Amino acid sequence: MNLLIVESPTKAKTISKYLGKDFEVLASMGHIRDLPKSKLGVDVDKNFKVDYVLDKKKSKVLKQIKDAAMKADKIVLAMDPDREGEAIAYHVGWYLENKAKVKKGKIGRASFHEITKGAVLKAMESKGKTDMDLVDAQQGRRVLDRLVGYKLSPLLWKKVRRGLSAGRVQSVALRLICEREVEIGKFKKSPYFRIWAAFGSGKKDVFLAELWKVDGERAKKTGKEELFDGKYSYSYSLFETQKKVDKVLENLEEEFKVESVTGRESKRQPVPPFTTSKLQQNAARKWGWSGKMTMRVAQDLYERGLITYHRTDSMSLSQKAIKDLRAVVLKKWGKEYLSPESRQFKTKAKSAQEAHEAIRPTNAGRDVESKGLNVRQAKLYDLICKRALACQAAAAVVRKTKVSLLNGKAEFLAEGVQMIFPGFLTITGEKFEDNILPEIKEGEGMTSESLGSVEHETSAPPRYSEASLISSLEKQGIGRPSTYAPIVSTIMGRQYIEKEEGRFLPTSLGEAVNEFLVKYFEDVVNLPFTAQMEDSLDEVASGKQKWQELLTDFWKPFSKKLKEVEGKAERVKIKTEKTGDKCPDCKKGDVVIRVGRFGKFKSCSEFPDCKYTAQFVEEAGFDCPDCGKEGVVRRTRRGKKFFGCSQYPTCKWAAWKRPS
DNA sequence: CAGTGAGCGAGCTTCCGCTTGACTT
Repeated sequence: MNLLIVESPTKAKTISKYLGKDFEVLASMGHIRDLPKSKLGVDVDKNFKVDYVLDKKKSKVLKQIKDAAMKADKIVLAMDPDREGEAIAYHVGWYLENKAKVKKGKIGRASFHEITKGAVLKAMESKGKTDMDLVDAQQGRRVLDRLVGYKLSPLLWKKVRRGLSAGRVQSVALRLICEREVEIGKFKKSPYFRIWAAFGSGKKDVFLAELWKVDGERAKKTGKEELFDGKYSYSYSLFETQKKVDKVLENLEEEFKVESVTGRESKRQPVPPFTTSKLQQNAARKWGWSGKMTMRVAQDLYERGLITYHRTDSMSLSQKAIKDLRAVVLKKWGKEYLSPESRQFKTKAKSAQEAHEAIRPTNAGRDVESKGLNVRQAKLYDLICKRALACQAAAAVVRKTKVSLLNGKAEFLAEGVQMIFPGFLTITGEKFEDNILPEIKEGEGMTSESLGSVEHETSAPPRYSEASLISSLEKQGIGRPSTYAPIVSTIMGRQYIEKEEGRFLPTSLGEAVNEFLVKYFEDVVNLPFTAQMEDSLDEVASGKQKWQELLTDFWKPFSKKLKEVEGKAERVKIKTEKTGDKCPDCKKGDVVIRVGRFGKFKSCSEFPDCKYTAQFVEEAGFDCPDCGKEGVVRRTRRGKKFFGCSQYPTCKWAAWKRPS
């Protein structure tokens, strides 16, 4: 009997089908051994000697593994071929040798990039050893995160408030949100104008042209905003004041001359199949799902064997998957809709680990109608399927027409787009709006029906949504697919940020923590820090540097700074917000809003002399169904909204949904 | 699901990344 160990039970189930009766396949359920939670667990004076402990929650799993290992002739560790996977393999190996008394020679390491029969059987033939350089890179990452988190957090307890936290990832996420808020605060709206000419009358032949060049001056881009999947929207303008607009309009005639008409066909290529972060972003944009919700539904689909692994940063597809997807496109939509050449996608992010494939259906041609999926599961599955199929479909072909019209010294431009061939858009069902220009000939004279300007205002950059925050972090290589959703929960749970209309803004506590960290630890709480760490970890993984050296380089200046700040930094004052009311208890102080462990609450500005406290409530615009008094919006400890009665605790009515 | 803030100073809080399951609405 042989034993094979992987991380996930679903993966175990799949593999056991391929390996047959000679193999028992078990799952470790992720990491089984880690630094202790209750103390640092790293001796910085003894070359970063680490003190690992077995995870108590995994004792049941470990016993199972131990029992199976005693009986097994051969044991294969088949965790993911990436940094974390290698570390899990190493720790499970350590456990087998030291706790289950398995002889080292019996343990081997195998890895496969895809879970197919062929790949699994092939991996069984060539058994390697754990790559200790890669394990060391993981240890370096782990210990660095521990040092940052377990040294900065206590400093916050001392200088800001007890129970707070800081870390390489969460503190950068908080910083992004805080800095965006500052940007928005500083932003001053400015007007700009666009000048348009309308041609044609009735419903037929109506089109608009925009002034984009006058007296040799060209319109400039005034704004750029990322929409999604790398698509941007731009705004252009020439005119900042009404005066300038009036002057231009004054000199314009109704008569135009068509200077040129140019047309060209352009192709629009489909986007790559989903990674975790892109899946979360799309579900958020389309249906307003949280990252947590998306992952939960994806997990259901994964466990039912309908999709590949849902925590991945890879955009690549196995050769077999590409073949299958193409076959389905061909069968369902025909040859014309198939991309002439198969497409493979490479992940650009430097931090990508590429242990898995992109998220795709395991069988694109499968009919899932009979699978008993609920509405959410069906929706997400459909989205994943369409995106994967579309990436092997033909490009959409669009014809773009540009008409340049002269009016004295002014040049107007009309742009038309027309779908020639929808290609992959047919599969994804994305809408495309044609804007077809009428037949226009060069040299032709045209009379405008109306000529005028429209006033616009520049807008401040938007607050981060969960999707845009994760997207920004991912671009900088901060966080991993398995942690994107928890990052948001962490900083929300700490009351560092709150959500308003689906977007994040910092609380006064979040601002205080961020200001403190940026003031004293700018070099840790910044975007390039993780990128530099990744570069060093690559050196460790390729055997060019020892992980302890990496940590020494970090620890020397960091520990010096810690001491310095511990001694000199003042305790941070957290800002309060006045409500405008006087304190009903002492009649002297003002009622202010503070941010506590459980969110906002009202108290007296004279605290600790006056102990007045009251609930901070959001009016919800309904009456309590039980007592008829005013209903309020409240939040659970974890920030989830619920509805309650303003008379609590006298009236205990509460519900998740707003009563109608 | 319903508490809070500071400081007395018992003992405690805290990181990131890999997993799922046991709890709710």
